Amino acid sequence: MKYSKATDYALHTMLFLTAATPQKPMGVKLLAERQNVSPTYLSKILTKLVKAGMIESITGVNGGYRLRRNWEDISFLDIIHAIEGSASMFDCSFDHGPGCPIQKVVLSAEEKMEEQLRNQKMSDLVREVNIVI
Amino acid sequence: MKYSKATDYALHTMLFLTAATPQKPMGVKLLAERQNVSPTYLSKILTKLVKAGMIESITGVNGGYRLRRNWEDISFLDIIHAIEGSASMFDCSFDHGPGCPIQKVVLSAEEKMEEQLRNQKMSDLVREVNIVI
DNA sequence: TCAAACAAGGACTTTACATATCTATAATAG
DNA sequence: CTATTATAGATATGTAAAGTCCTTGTTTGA
Repeated sequence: MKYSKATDYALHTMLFLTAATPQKPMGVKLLAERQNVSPTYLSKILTKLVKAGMIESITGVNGGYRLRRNWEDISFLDIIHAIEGSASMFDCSFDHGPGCPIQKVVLSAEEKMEEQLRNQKMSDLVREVNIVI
Repeated sequence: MKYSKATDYALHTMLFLTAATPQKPMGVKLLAERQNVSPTYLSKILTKLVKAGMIESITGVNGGYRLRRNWEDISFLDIIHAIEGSASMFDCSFDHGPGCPIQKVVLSAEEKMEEQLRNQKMSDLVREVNIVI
């Protein structure tokens, strides 16, 4: 039960982009070097963030990735859902009447976690912490 | 990011054992049939619960698995940890100074979830719900 | 106008782990 | 002694994550 490395990369990339907040887009090559991951793999991950509307990509020379206007509202949950999907962590594979009681318990716990992740914006983190990247 | 099927089986087996609370142990064959899983595989899972001290096994004819004395205190978190391990869901694989701010956020969210799972005892669930197994 | 710099995406390989299965061993009741 | 039961090692299978390679298309600036 672990978040994937892709989620790790996505969160860190968003941290970099948010901490930088430049008009000039950052290329995937630079972002990949910082995280010690291959550029092609990272680009696949970032494309998911683009499709989720969190960042935008600029093709061509001096292109790269850049935050969109709504960047201050992006939460941890947004990023995690964009990469991991938003399905529940638990599926009862057994059939006992109307609704599995175990499922209900796990779901309520999951919601507590999501609530925390929804309330934590990446921009707050950048403000709070004296980021050492 | 999903709990494994093994966790599903473990939780349901504990539900069955708790709902039954018999002196007579239940064999793995019966427990496996109810969940439509192979007995040998389920036995490997249940051995983990034995080693975690949640249930005990009785070898030989009329043997099987049975709750231990502390059964009323067993929480969802106990069971999940016995199967999944208790490592964090997130490991920052990047090195930025003392402590990753992302890690901290995810950990705090994880703790909220664990708090819920720790407070929910399997025995409470059996009492609350009119179990239809 | 052309070459270099960039992202997107399809196809593929590799790796890792979950999910089993098979078989042998050991214990116990009757 | 035999049937029944758990334990455990070895091995197979399946599946998803992680990563690579190559092609295509777009844009800038020389």
